[in-house]
Amino acid sequence: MTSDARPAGARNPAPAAFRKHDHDTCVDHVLATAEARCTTERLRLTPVRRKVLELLLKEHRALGAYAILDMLREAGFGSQPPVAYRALDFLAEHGFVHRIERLNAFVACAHPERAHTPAFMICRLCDAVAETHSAPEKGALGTAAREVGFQIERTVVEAEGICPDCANRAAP
Amino acid sequence: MTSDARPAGARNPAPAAFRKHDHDTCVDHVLATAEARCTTERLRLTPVRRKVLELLLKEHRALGAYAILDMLREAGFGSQPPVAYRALDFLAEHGFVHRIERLNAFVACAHPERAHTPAFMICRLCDAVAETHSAPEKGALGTAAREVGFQIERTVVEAEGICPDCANRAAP
DNA sequence: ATTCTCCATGTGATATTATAACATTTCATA
DNA sequence: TATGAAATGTTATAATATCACATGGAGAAT
Repeated sequence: MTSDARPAGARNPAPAAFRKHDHDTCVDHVLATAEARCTTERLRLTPVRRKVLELLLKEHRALGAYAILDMLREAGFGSQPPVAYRALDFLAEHGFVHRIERLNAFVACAHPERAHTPAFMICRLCDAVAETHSAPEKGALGTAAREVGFQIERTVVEAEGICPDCANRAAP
Repeated sequence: MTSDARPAGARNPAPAAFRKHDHDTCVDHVLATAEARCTTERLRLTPVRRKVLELLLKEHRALGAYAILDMLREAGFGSQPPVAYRALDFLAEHGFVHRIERLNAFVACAHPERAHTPAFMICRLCDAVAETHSAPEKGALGTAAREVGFQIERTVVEAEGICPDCANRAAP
């Protein structure tokens, strides 16, 4: 059975972002940045890939691969898992989207202009995901890694908790 | 088809820990600590649960749920996925094991005596996992969370890279 | 000691997430 | 416009995880 085009494990359909913002402008800005970077770096932002990025930007929340796949099917693209996974692999490899390990899902990158070490805040009530950045190599983890001689290549930093909207909803 | 009792995605069977240590003592110590805590806190460390903890301690590396399930079957326990998942849920809930999101796998906790915010170093060559601790709420993530009003309940901190053993193997 | 209740376990079925393998098409560029 | 590399489409299957319901066993209440 196929999924119903909702984020993996979502309990609340509201695409809550933590702060109000002009979302259309935000989407356009990131898409334009991505296109510019693809041109500069000779990357092929093909129709499927662009569509996936656009979907993730418009939804503005984490989507599972199968939710994305459903949307691709509706948009007339191939409907088998590799179609979605390959597009997601490309986008993640180049930093246009991030994988949220905790949710087995993907979000559009909020800061595609420059390289960064992303960190995420995930609301366990509504599954909203906000991106920020971190510098784990500067903290206790970095110290431990240097002590034992572990070479960090990539870090996963995900905080799970209650987003401001849900907190207000519970105790207004 | 069932798995072959090896960690999810393992590329190297060696249960490499990052530092030499007396492993038998280490296993006994942690098991004893776990038993003591279960008595104190009125938790039931039943045979399956104890066996899973013991397996994870003895292997001293991350194991997928199905690898654990295979071992449980061989030990005469039930052989359906919920048997393993339920034991793992119990052990993780009480901090005796940790889930490694990046690997969809589990490791025994190295420091069961006190509450802590674990962080992991995962070797992408041999899948060895070392546990350390972190204080993500003190860094950039914590600052960002306070700024937007996000209440952190739990953090996932996992560093992927090259462990000292594999680094030495590559460039001795 | 008996009954009751809760929790844990066992099992079959199924959902969800992800990859392998291979044929076909598209695209940059020689 | 030929050609090789990359991207796409499709079938099949692997790996991870949960649901639902029946059974069993330990400890509490009587």
